[in-house]
Amino acid sequence: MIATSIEQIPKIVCFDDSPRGRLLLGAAYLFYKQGYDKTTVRQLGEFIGIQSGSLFHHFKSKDDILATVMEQTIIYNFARLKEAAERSSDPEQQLRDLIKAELISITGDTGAAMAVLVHEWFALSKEKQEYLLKMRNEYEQIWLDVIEKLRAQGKVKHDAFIWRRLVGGSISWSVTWYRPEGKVKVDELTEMVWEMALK
Amino acid sequence: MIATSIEQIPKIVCFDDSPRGRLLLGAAYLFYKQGYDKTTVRQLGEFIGIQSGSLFHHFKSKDDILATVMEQTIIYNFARLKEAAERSSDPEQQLRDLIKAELISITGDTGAAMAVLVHEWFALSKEKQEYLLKMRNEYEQIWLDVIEKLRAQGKVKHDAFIWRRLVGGSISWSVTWYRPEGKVKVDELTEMVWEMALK
Amino acid sequence: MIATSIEQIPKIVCFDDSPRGRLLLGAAYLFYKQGYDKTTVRQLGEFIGIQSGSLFHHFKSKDDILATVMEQTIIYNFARLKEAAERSSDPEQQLRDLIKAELISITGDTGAAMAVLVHEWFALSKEKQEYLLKMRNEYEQIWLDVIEKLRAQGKVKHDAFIWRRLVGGSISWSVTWYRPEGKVKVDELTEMVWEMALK
Amino acid sequence: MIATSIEQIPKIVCFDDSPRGRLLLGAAYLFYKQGYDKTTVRQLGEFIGIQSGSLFHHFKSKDDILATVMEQTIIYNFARLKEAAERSSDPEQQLRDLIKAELISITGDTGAAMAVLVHEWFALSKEKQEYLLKMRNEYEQIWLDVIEKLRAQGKVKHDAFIWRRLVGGSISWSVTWYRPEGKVKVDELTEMVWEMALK
DNA sequence: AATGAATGAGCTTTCATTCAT
DNA sequence: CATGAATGAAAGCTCATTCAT
Repeated sequence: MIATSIEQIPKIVCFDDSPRGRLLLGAAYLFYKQGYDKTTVRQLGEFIGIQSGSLFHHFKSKDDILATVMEQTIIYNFARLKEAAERSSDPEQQLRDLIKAELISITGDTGAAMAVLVHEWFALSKEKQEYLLKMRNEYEQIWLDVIEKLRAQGKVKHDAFIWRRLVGGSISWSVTWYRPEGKVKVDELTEMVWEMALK
Repeated sequence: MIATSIEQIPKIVCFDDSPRGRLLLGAAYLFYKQGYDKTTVRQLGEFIGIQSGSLFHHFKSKDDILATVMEQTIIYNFARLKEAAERSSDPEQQLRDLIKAELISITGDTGAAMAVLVHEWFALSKEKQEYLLKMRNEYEQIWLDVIEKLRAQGKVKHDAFIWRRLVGGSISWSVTWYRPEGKVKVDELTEMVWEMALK
Repeated sequence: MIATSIEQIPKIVCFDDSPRGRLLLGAAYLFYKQGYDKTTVRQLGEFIGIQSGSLFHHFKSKDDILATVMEQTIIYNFARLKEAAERSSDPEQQLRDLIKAELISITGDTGAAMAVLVHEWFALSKEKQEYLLKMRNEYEQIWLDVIEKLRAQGKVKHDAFIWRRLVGGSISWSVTWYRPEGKVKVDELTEMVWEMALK
Repeated sequence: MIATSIEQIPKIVCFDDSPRGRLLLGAAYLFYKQGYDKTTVRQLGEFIGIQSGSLFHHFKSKDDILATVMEQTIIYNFARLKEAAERSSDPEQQLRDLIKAELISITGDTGAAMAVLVHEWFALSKEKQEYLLKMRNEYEQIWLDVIEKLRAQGKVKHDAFIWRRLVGGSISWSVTWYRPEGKVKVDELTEMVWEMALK
């Protein structure tokens, strides 16, 4: 582990500066660095500077904390994706904007939270999974709408769903290897993914 | 959960029919379905039909079981990849074979074990990670060798490492959505990935 | 549980309509329905419509609430028993009146509070037990005085203390089975107990 | 509290000498002396000389321990009551034997366990209550059969169910006051209850 | 090899109580 | 008087691991 207290870690834009927001920020960080199961509520309390018992004033259970981290992450990145889709009306440019937006979600400020969303999905209770899945579907719909336009123009030949999975895989996988401080910039990566997807 | 005993689940080719192999098979299945942390040694014992205490005659620790599942999976799929690479000397065809081999690893007979390899990597102790990482690197080297040949021919323009990550992401991500019993066959998927990667 | 707020439950005559009285009424109800240990101060606060922290402006501790419920119940039913004893000077009739008074305490308006007195006695701190035991003894003395008169007349043969225990057991036990809305009325039950005790 | 370890307390005939039986014996004692809620699993472990975690090898939950104490107590005392009922064919004598048997259950070797059965009934989960209630009904049936015979002979005038409740109350209540080492012997008490019930 | 009881540290969660506002 | 966030001790329970048999 690197940081030992919440002061030392970068803010995540999804979470505000309230006690509750700080709690979620700390949770996202620890779940990201150590995994959900390996992070104890005692550790989390210590990390953000309260007693472990006090966590349960803000959230009903540990599972509830995880779900809220994920929920806020989805909400925020849904808004970001939507905004990206509306920035242009040319589907090729829209696609480029979606790719970049999603890469930023994963490699940028919300990266830790997105990693948690990906890695800890199965740690979530079944009911919470179902609820978040609905939000996830709205998110995916933005992608599918753009892809269908590209297909109508003959620029995408394959099944939209599968095509999205392949491109999404490339992007999501970056969570496992991309380092923002490395030599490859997000714009370059965006270009690479865009070329692969469309050429 | 679906199966309640080891008789009901498909064999995985990595694991032989010895008591030890059955144990690994059961572990791979349960770790896949429930996650490593959520699977207790007692459950595992029950699943394969022995007392939980007896597991420790075969393996030093639960972590050791996970590491062995992963190790055998890597060894087996390394051999499969190597064989695929040697099937042709044309880099384009080699690439196609590698893609297909890796898709089979993930979606076919070793799918559950590969999913464990991907999802439970961080559940593994640091030392074991290091050890398996070396094997992983040998595996990756097969890919990189082929990509470098394609680059020499001008068919790949970008950095080999990053290019491999993007293609690998598309393939690995299929663990989250591909169903062998669905309508898309591995050969079609291979073709889609291959086109995306090379055109 | 049946009621979810204090408005829905029958008043108990021991407790007045002040905030404090309402608190005791709610406590008696919840302690009766759920038991003392299973009732949390948060539940109690919610039930009577204040924050749990505010309870401690009225009572020093949860134990103190229980003790006060019991104390007021004893005081009230002591007065009722005394009044019953003074209604006649014939010991046989006095006995009948005592039996009826005690049955009313247990099955009537103070039933819930009496049930708490019986069932949660051991939940009470030792010091409070001691204090209430003194009041209990005064209550018992009323019974013993009447019984001694009956013994002097030869109508009771056995040891007064034990005889009272047996009769008291019959009466107290009604807390476990008697339902006021059932077909047996208190007067009939009084008669049955009286006959058993004296014939 | 009096005893601090299981060696110092009297055996209860319901529970054998296995680890499991010792556990139940200790539980009965502590639940009796302190109440179920106030007895912690750690205390119980210490009392019988094992780690608190080890309790859960023998029983699924604390609730399960309580239920088992009660179940074995009911089974044992059911057998005792049955035997008592079969000792004579004269209903008056049968009644005397039932009274004595029940008094022995409550004041004798199984006294602590019977007290738990009475006092902690509501601490039990609803499902377990239901299950034990069925056994309780069989027990009560033995009483009702004898009472009906007495009614047929004109020796009991009132409703059998209520009559049993009154007599049962006298007997059960002895749990709150009777001390075997006191000057009143069970035979005397039996006679007193019998007279009260039948004369 | 296998058993199964026992360990003991550690887990999440509960909850009466406090106290600054 | 009331609030409600925070406390902190303690609760029931879990579980990988050990070991005498």
